[in-house]
Amino acid sequence: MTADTPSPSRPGPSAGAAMGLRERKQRALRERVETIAVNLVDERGYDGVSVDLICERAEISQRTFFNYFGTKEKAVLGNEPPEVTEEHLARIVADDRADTLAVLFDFLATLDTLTEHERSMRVRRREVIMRHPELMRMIFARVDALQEVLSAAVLQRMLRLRGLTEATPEMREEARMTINMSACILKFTSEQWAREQIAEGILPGLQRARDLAARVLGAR
Amino acid sequence: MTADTPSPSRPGPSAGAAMGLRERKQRALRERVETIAVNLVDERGYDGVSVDLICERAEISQRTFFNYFGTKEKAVLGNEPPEVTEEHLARIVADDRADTLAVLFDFLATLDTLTEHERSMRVRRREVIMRHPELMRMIFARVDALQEVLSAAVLQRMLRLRGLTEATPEMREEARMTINMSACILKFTSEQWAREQIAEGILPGLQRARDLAARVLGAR
DNA sequence: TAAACTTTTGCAGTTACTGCACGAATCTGC
DNA sequence: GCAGATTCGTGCAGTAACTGCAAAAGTTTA
Repeated sequence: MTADTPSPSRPGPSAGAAMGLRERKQRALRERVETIAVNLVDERGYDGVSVDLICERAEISQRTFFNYFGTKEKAVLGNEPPEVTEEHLARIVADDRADTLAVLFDFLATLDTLTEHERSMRVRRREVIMRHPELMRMIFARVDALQEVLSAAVLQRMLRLRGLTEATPEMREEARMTINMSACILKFTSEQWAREQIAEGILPGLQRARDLAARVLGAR
Repeated sequence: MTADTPSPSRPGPSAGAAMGLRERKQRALRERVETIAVNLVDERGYDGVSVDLICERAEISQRTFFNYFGTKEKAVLGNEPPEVTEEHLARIVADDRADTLAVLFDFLATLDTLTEHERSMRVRRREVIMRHPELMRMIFARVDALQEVLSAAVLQRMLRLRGLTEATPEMREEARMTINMSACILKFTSEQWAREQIAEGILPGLQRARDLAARVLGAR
């Protein structure tokens, strides 16, 4: 699966109690570098910060940087969209509600839950992303990458709900449009979120955006 | 405005009759390089082709390549989205139809008209893009870049149609959602277009996609 | 044809990123 | 608490996209 994590094979955020010295050090380093990276980008913009500079500040070798993050972007933006797991997908497929979009919105709202460090970083990141449109662009590119996996899940869901085994072309089309619309609405809402500083969770925003979208589409 | 055109300052596609040797040569070179680039990418994929290779095949220096295209991407994909001109925007603002989405669809369908060379390249490009999802991604990234300009135009249009001078926050929101939706539908339709090989123009596809989108959004 | 102007090119440099291999740290079983 | 097995961090060398600069070659103009 070409695991993202370069060399440090961290065992997921599930780390409860005692973890070895090795892992503790790695986490510390990772957090330190991410913090430095985000702060630098806030000061100088994404292109104004080189990997070399980050490494210098963090006192690590460039090679280590790439072992940890793989790309500059990941160091700055984090490894999100937090890998969509099989479990996530299964939950989408298993949900019994008729309103697929609502199911997807719940899923999107869930994506938000991560490590301790991530939780605090996320606030900071949102600020920084808000101030730097370049970063916003990158975020959206990531959401796009999810579409394939998700539309497969939605299709399966449709099959299950209708008690069918084989998908018609129309169903495939509908599945794709469904995730297309959710991605679109998510995008709109995040933009909104960045523009104004909104405190509430993302779900109400998604629902409002959905209504607006329906209105816009319907207005012939 | 940081004109894209690197050194050859071509005077637009409006070239009617006699143009100097210089310009003729430049056009020829440009076309030759684009053709070579697209064909190579078709054979080996985007990442499988280096700028150096293209230059070697085209018998030009790397420096010249970058003078012409600025980026590898532009050589392969062309300089589209064909710069949205003031005129384009003005036409959107001036359109009297109430259905903004329809106006935008017409605009999108129009974007398709370009130079002679472009016209024949476009067919070839579409084939190649169809076979290479990486390229599709890049195309979408470009569409996203247009959003800001377009939503400003839509907002102006709304103001005009309603005989107002000042925009309310709600109107801004609506304008953004409107272009957001058209981009989304365009994206869906192009994907569709690439997936199946569709001969007809893009407009009917857009309209069909719109209906599907409305259906998906409404299904609570 | 010569002067004026543009284009092409070579060259050196920057930045992101990769593979390899060696020494150092950590972890394991004893 | 020590030795051996892993796993990490790092330096080094290399690739690929792209940029600036200034000389060389081409085109246009008078």
